[in-house]
Amino acid sequence: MHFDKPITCSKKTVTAPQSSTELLARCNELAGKTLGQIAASLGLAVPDNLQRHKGWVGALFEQALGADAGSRAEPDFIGLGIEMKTLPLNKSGLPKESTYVCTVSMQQNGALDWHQSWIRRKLSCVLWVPVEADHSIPLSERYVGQAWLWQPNAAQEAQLQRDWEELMDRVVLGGQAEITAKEGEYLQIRPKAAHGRIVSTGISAEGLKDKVNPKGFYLRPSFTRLLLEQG
DNA sequence: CTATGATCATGA
DNA sequence: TCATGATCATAG
Repeated sequence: MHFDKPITCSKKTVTAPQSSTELLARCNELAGKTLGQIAASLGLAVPDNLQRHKGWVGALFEQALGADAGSRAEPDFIGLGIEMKTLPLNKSGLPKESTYVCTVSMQQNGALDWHQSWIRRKLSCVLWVPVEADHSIPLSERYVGQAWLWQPNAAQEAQLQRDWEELMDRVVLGGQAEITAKEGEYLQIRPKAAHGRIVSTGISAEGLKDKVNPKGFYLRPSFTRLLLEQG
């Protein structure tokens, strides 16, 4: 008789990168691989589809690259101040979906300062990881592209600031419930909740008021497309 | 509920 | 076809 070696899939852990150079080097190794290959190297199973695993690709890369923020309200790579976003690409190689940035802050009665805003911080340094997302390609066979580090240039930040200030003005004046995704050139506000019955505290013209469906800031595909062409 | 990670599903 | 509005999973 002998004892079999453990057959449990050992989940591998990746330590946090110590520099942006190290992080980009890891991205270079992932570029050209499939999601299935990356998952296998980590001992992870690939779901049949993303219908009930919508954040799976993002979580896969957090683990593969050694993101250390967990679910904390911090950039994915805390020490480096870098936020990571996967960028789903359609059949034509262009961004397929909008990119969620953060929740629209409730109870912001005071001064609205873009330079102190949460969204500006989150977008100050982003690692974009392009991934095939055409649903005709099985999830495990989708290829990863070359990731790149982005910091908004003056023009890009000015555009984002304009959108943000216009939208936040309305939020603070009590118009959050009426804001639709049609507003904003590059930044938009859309529902962000488990379902439509979720409510949180919003702002009325007089002050605080509840019963509003939570909303979040998203970057339109037209914006991330520009970054893709630039990067 | 709020934060993290996003994609789904349907109407225009 | 594509954007808007709706929804899914998980941690704390």
